[in-house]
Amino acid sequence: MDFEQRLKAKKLKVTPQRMAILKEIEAYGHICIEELYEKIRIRHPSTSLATVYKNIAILCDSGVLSEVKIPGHKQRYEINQSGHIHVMCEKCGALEDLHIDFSDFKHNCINASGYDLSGLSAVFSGVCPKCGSASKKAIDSLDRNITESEAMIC
Amino acid sequence: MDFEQRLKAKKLKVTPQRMAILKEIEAYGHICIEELYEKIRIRHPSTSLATVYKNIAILCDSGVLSEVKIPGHKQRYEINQSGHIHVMCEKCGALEDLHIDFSDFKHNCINASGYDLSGLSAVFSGVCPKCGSASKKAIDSLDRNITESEAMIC
DNA sequence: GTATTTGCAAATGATTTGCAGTGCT
DNA sequence: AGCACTGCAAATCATTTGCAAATAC
Repeated sequence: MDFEQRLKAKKLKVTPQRMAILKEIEAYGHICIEELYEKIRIRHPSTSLATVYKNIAILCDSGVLSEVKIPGHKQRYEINQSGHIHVMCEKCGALEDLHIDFSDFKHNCINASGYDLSGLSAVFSGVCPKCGSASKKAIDSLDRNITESEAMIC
Repeated sequence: MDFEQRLKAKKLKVTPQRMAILKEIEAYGHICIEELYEKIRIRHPSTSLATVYKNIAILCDSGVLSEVKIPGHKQRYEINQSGHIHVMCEKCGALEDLHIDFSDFKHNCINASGYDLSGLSAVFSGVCPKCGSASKKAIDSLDRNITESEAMIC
C-alpha cells in the first residue's frame, strides 16, 4: 500500500517514524500499542512512546487507521479498509479479517431499527480450524482437555 | 430481572452496592464507569469507585454483565443477554440494542472463514430516525447544517 | 463463624501534554 | 523559512491492589 500518497493526501508529513508505524501495522495486521512500540524500536530505537501515541491518534482521526475493539481484549489498530469484519479464536487468540458481503444483514438491521446504517464494527468469536481439529483429536483420544484459559489475552 | 437469583446462582453475595450497580446498568441500558459511579453515588453516596471497578470485573467474569466496545468511544457495560447487536447514531450518539436474527450471516461467516463461530459483538453506525429527519428538514429548508461534530463522545 | 466484600489510600499502568529542538516540504 | 513533528519529562487520567473493618449467609 502506498502510505506516502495516503499521508500526503491528508496533508500529513511523511516522517520515518510515521512510515515505520504504518509498515509495522500493515505487517502484523492487528496490533496493540505496546506490541507496536516494541516492533518499532527494533529498527527505529530512538522512537518515543509519545510519538507512537500521537501518530496513532492522528492516523485514526484522519481515517488511515482504525481501531479494533474486542470484549475482554486490549484495543488494537489496523490499516483502515471498509467492508470487512473480524473473526477471533477463543482458544489461541488468532484474529483474522473476513472480507464478506454483509449487505443483506445490513438491510435487515435498517428495517428492524429504522436507522440509516452504514459502517459495521463486528467480531465473531469461536474456534479456528486449527484449534477445532486439535480439540476434536483430544476428545477422541481422551488425551487431555483443552481449557478456555489457553486463550491469549492481548 | 431477578438479579438476586442471578448472583446467588454464581455464588456471589447480594450486597447493596452490587444490587445498585446492576439496577443502574439495567435502567440506563449501556453505561460507562464514570456515569455509573455518578448514578450510584446519588442513592448510595458511600460507595467507592474501587468497589465499582471490582464488581464490574467480577460481574463481567461471571457473565452477568458484558462489555460494549465501540471504536472512538469509551467502553460501556450492559446486562448480558446473548443474541443481540447494537446500532449507534453518529449524530446524537444514541446507542440501541437490536434483537435480530443473524444466523444466516453467521453461517456465511463460518463458511467463509472455516471457524466454528458462536458469539457476535457488533455495532452498526449510522443515523437514527430522529437525526435523519432533522437533517432532511435542514437540507430541505437550508436552515442550517447538521455537523458531524455534534456526535457525543462517551 | 467464616469467607466475601467494602472503603480507603497508595501503587501501578496507560495516555496526554508542554516545550525546546529537529526535520519535512 | 515556516510549520509540523519528535523526544523527553512531567502531568494527568484510569485501573488495580493491599489491608483492616464491615457484612452477608
